[in-house]
Amino acid sequence: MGWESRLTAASADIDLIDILWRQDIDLGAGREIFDYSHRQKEQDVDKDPQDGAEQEDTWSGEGAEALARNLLVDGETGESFPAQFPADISSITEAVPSESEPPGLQNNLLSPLLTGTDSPFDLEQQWQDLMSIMEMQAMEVNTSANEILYSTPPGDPLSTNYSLAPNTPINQNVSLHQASLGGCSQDFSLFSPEVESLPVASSSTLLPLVPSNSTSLNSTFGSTNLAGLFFPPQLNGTANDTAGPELPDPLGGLLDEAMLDEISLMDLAIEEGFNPVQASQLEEEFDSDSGLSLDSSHSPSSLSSSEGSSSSSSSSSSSSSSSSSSSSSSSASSSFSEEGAVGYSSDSETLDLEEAEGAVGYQPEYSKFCRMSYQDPSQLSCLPYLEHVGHNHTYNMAPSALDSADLPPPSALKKGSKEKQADFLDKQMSRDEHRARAMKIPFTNDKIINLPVEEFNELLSKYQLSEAQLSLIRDIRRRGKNKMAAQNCRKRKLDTILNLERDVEDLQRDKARLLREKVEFLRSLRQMKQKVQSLYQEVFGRLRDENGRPYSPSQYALQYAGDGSVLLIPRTLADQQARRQERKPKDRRK
DNA sequence: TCAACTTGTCATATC
DNA sequence: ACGATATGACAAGTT
Repeated sequence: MGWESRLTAASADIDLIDILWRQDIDLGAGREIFDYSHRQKEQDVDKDPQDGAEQEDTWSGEGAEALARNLLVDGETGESFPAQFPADISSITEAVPSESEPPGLQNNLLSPLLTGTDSPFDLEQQWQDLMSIMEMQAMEVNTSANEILYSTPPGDPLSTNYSLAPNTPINQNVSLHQASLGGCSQDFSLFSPEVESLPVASSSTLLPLVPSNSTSLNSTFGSTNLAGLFFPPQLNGTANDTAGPELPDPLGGLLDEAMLDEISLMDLAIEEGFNPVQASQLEEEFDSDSGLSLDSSHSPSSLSSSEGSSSSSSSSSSSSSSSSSSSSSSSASSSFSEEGAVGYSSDSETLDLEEAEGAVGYQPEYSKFCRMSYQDPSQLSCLPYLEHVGHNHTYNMAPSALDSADLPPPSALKKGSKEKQADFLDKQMSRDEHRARAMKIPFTNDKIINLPVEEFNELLSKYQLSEAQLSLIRDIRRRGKNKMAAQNCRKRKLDTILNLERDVEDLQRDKARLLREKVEFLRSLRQMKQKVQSLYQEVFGRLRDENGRPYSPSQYALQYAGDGSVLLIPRTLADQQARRQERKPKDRRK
């Protein structure tokens, strides 16, 4: 019947799932984009044609290499995760389906039987969502699983146990009206504890019913037909003739084993696949925030605030990124370590454990930033040992002088060294600084850039400046501010990327957790289905026709009525209903 | 030599 | 309207 088509649909579904998995994997890739190359040597070359000066800054960010290493480590961590994912995925997709229930066991069909009988079965409804995803997968895998489970070596009791024992005559003439639950129906509760606790030995007297055809199971069970669970619609005549030992017990054992194997497989796959995730679960405890919210929003605000406050002080402490800028201010010395001094406070606050451990590619940014600040002579204060230069209003030269002085031993200084220093200072200066000096601007670029508007205008009013000078000053201010803005903007962008990356990891972690939960649900579901199966067999096996003979499972099936009662109906009718009910969910899916 | 990366700058948009 | 800031795009320099 729909066996093949359903199988096809199942494989299509599995393909779809695999594709989705791969997409997730892809999300984790591309980490290398965060692997910024780190320069050991920082240079600031000014090739302004006007000045022709060229400066080289040999100062390198402290620990830049170490930071770079950390970044790589972090990057590797990120890469390893997705890299391991694919293998796990395949194993998961394989394991999960095999773990799932037999094809015929559709959850929605269990309900009628279970309704009002056993509260634990109410969970069925909650599982449906989860199960729906795996349904198709389960069908396919279960087919094979059932083949394994039910196809037993010749002579094996299981192979023939779904039919009545050969010595059990089948009354073909039993009508639905004649059929009844008999005496047992009076005091027999499908799910009464007594029944559940029935000793296995007692089941030997019951009909050993095991489906040999998984497809039929699927279709029949879908119709709230109990028999469909365990009886194929069309029973093999020969099979009917063969005697079968009691099924429930051996079958249950097989199911349990298979189930546990599948589950353990899946668990293993999950654990392996999400190993990095689990490793970071400790971090998860600290990271209550899902990280879904990008912190970029707060960063700009902090930037503006810091800039605004900083500017109040006369020169330097202007914090803007450079805060450090305050080469002229004594207080600026601390700015290097204080990232907050930077206009863009990045998200040091949001850095989680991994970043706190210094494994994040974020820190290189700090060094880079310092370097950037250093490139701007006005921001030399990021170097604590240059702090004393702060009040030197010829700051353009001071840092370089200091820096150059550090290079050779003081005793080695000769007459020519001063010239060399001057050259070096020139090289240290930015283009705008050279221009400012060429135009004889009477104040520092730092002030030009970092003073608030009011103070800036006040400063301009104190001097008699030509149009060219004023224009240059305005350009310097504009460029200086924009430079810092660009630096902050880039940091923000990087933060956003890192946050997104973290979000992806969080989502992958959630995904792994949900998969684990699903495995647990499937495990419980299978156990319950086993119970239902054994109960069905018990009930059916106790039924007797008017002649006191048991009913043939090939001819009759139990079916639940809407009111919770159980009816014995001809199998043909049960199959029809099963088919009818099977179409409904399919249509719904479309 | 070339590609990738960094940084400063400009133009423009947004606040 | 103006100034400050944000950001995309580009160019030049660096690795």
